[in-house]
Amino acid sequence: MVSRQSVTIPFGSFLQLLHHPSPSLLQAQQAHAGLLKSGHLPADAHLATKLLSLYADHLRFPDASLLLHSITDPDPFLFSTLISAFTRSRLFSAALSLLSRMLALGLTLDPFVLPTAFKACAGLLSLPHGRQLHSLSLVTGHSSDPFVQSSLVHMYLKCRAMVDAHRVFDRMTQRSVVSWSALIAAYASRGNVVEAMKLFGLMRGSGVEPNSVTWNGLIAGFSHSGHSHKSATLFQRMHAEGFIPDRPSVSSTLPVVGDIEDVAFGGQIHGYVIKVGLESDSCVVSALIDMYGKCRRTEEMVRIFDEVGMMEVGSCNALVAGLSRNGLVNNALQAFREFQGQGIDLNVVSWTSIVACCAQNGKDMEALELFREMQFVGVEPNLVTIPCVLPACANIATLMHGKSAHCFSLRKGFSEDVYVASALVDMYAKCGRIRDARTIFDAMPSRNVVSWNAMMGGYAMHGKAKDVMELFNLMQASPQKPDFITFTCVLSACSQAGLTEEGERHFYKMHQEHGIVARMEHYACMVSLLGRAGKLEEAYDLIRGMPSEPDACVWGALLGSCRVHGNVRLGEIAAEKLFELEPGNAGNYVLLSNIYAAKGMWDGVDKVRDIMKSMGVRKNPGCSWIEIKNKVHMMLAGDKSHPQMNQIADRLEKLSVEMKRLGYLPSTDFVLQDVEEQDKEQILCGHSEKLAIALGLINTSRGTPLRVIKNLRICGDCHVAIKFISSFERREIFVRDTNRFHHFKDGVCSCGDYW
DNA sequence: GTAGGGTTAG
Repeated sequence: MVSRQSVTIPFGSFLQLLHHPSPSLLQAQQAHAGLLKSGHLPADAHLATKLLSLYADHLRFPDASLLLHSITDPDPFLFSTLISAFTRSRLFSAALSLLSRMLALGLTLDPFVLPTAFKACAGLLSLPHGRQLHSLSLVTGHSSDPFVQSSLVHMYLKCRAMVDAHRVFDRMTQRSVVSWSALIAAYASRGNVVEAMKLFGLMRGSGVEPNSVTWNGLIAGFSHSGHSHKSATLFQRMHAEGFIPDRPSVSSTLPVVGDIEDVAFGGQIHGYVIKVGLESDSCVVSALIDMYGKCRRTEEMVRIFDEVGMMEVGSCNALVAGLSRNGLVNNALQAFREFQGQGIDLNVVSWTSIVACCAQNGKDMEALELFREMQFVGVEPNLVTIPCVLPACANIATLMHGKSAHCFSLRKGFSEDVYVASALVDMYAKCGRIRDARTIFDAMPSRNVVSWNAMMGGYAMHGKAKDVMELFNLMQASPQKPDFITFTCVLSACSQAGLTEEGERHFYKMHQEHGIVARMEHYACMVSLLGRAGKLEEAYDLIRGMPSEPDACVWGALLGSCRVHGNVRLGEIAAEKLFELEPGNAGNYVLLSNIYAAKGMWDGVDKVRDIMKSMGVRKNPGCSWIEIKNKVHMMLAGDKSHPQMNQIADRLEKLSVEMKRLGYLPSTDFVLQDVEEQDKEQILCGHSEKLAIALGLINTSRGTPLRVIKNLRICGDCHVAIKFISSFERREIFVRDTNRFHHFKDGVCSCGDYW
C-alpha cells in the first residue's frame, strides 16, 4: 500500500504546475496544498500572488480571499490582483471592501489599482465611494495619471454626475481617445445628438483620431436613446470612412435597423457579418434574430436560429421575443418549454419575455402562472418583469396578484421606477382602486406620458370626467407633452360628461396645436360626444368626412347614440356597417334590437334575431334577450291593462324556451334567482368595464375607453359579473355605464344618473 | 494587476 508521504511532489513540480500556461483548478489546488506543507506559503509573496491570480482566473474567489487573509504581510500588488479580478467578474462590492481592507492595513495605493476601483464604483453607481476615491487619488498624487483621469471621467458619467465629469475632463492636460469616447458615448446615450456630434468634431479637431470604440459609443448611445436613424447612419458613415465595424458595431446597429424596419439594410449587415466571420458571435446572432423578428421576417429569423443559435440563451430569448412580436404566441410558448426541456439556463430576460408575450396577447392567466413559476424555479423578477406582469393582473382584475407585485416592488426598491409605477397606477385603476392609483401617481418622482395616460385613463374608465380634465390641465402645465392616447382620454371624458363644446375644441387643438393626426378612436369619441348631445346628424356628417374608412368603434359609437335617442334610420345604417365589420359580435345585433324594441317595432326585433341566427352568432346573447325582456317589462309595468300585454308575455315565453333549447348561457333562472324583485331593475341598469373584463366579455384593456364603453353597453350580464366579483371577496366597487353609475358594496348594488 | 463600445424582456 502506498503511503501519503510517498506521493509528495517535490517543490520544483509545484512551480512547474504554477507556471504551466493554463493550469487547471485541480493543479492550482495541488500546488497550494504542497506549498503550504513545504512551508513556502504563506511567506513567499511571489508564489502567493501567482496562486491567487490562478484562483481568480478560475473564479474561486473564496479560495483567493482565504489565501490573501492567510498571508501575514501581503503586498499591495496582491490586493490589486484580486481587486482587479473581482471587478472583471462584476463583484464590485467585494472589490471595494478589499480596497478598504487594503487601506486599513496602511498599504499604499499604486496608480494601477485606482482605475479598477473607479470602475467598481461606476458598476455600483456609487457616487459617494467614487468621490472618496477621487479625494484619495488627489492625496496620493495619482490624479494626473491618464488612466486614473479617464476612469474618473467614466465613473462620474456612469453615476450621472455630468458636472463633475466635465470638471475632470476640462482640467485634463492630455485628453486621451478613451476619455473623449466616454464623454461622447454619455451624451449619445442621453439622446443629446447635437452635443455628442459637437464633441466628436472637437475631438477630431484636437488631433485625436476616433477608434472603433468611439464610433460604437455613438452608435450604441443613439440606439439606446431612440435615435434609430442617426444610429444607422453612423454605422454607414463609419464604414465609409474606412473603419472596420466590429462585433459591438454590428450588435448595436442591428436592433435599430429592426426598429426602422429597414430589412434591406439589415440584409446588407447580415452579408457583412458572414463576410467577416461574425456569424457565430452570440450577441451578433441574437441581434440578427431580433432584427428579422422586428422586420416580420419570421422564416429568416427561425432559419438563423436553427443554424447557429440553439444552445445560447441570448438567441433563445431573441427568438421567443420575435415569435411573440409577430403574434405567434403558441410557438413562443412551445419554444420556451423546449428550451426548458433542453436544460438551457433560462435567465430573467427569458422569463420576462414569455410573461410579456402572454400578457400582451390576451393570455393573462398564463402570464400570472409563468410569473409564479419563474420565482418557483429561483429566477427573481426584476425592474422589467413587474411592468410586464401588472397588465395581466389589471386585465383580469385580480387585485390580490397586483398587490403582491406591488409589495414585491416596494421590497426591491422598484416602486419608484417610472415604468413600474405607471403600471401600478394602471393596475389599481383597472381593479377599481382609483384612489390608490392616484396615491401612487402623486408619489411618483418622475412621470412620463404613460404615467399621465394611465391615471387619466383610470379616471375616464371610472366615469370621473372632471378628474380627467383636472389632470389634463395639470399635465399641460408640466413639461410632459400629451400624445394621442392622452387625447383619447380627454375626448372620452368630455363625451361622458357631456362637455360637447370643450370636446370639440380639444379635437381641433389636438391637430392644430399638437400636430397629432386624429385616429379612429378620436373620431369614435367625437361621434359619441355629438351623439350624446343629440347631434346625430352632425355625428354622421363627421363620419362621412373621415379621411379613411371608419372602423367598428366609430360605427359602434353611432349605433350606441342612436339607441339612446331612438334614431332608427341612422341606427340601421350604423348596424348594417357593423354587421359587415363584426359579423360575430352579438352586441351589435342586440343594440339594434333594443332600438326597435324601444319603439315597439317587433318585426324589426324578429328580423335582427333571424339575421343573428343565420350568422350563427351565439356569444352571450341569452342575457341580451333578457335585457330586452326586462326593458319591455319596465315599459309596460305601469300599465297592466296594456292591450299588447298578453301578446308580449307569449313572446317572452317562447323566447325563453328557445334560449334554453339553444343552450344559451347564462340562463334567466340562474342570473335572477337570488335577486329581489325591486333590485332587478337596478341591476339591469348598467354594466361595468371591470365586471365585463372579469367575465372575459372584453378581451383586452388596451382598447380605447370608448371602445370599452361601447362594449359595456352591449356586453350583457352584470348579474353574473356581480356573483363573480363577490367570489373575489371584493368589498366595494364603483363602476359606470354610459350614463349611469353603479355602486356595489357588501353585496348590495345601487345605481343613479350622472347628471 | 489599470480607463472607453455590444444582443435579447417594459
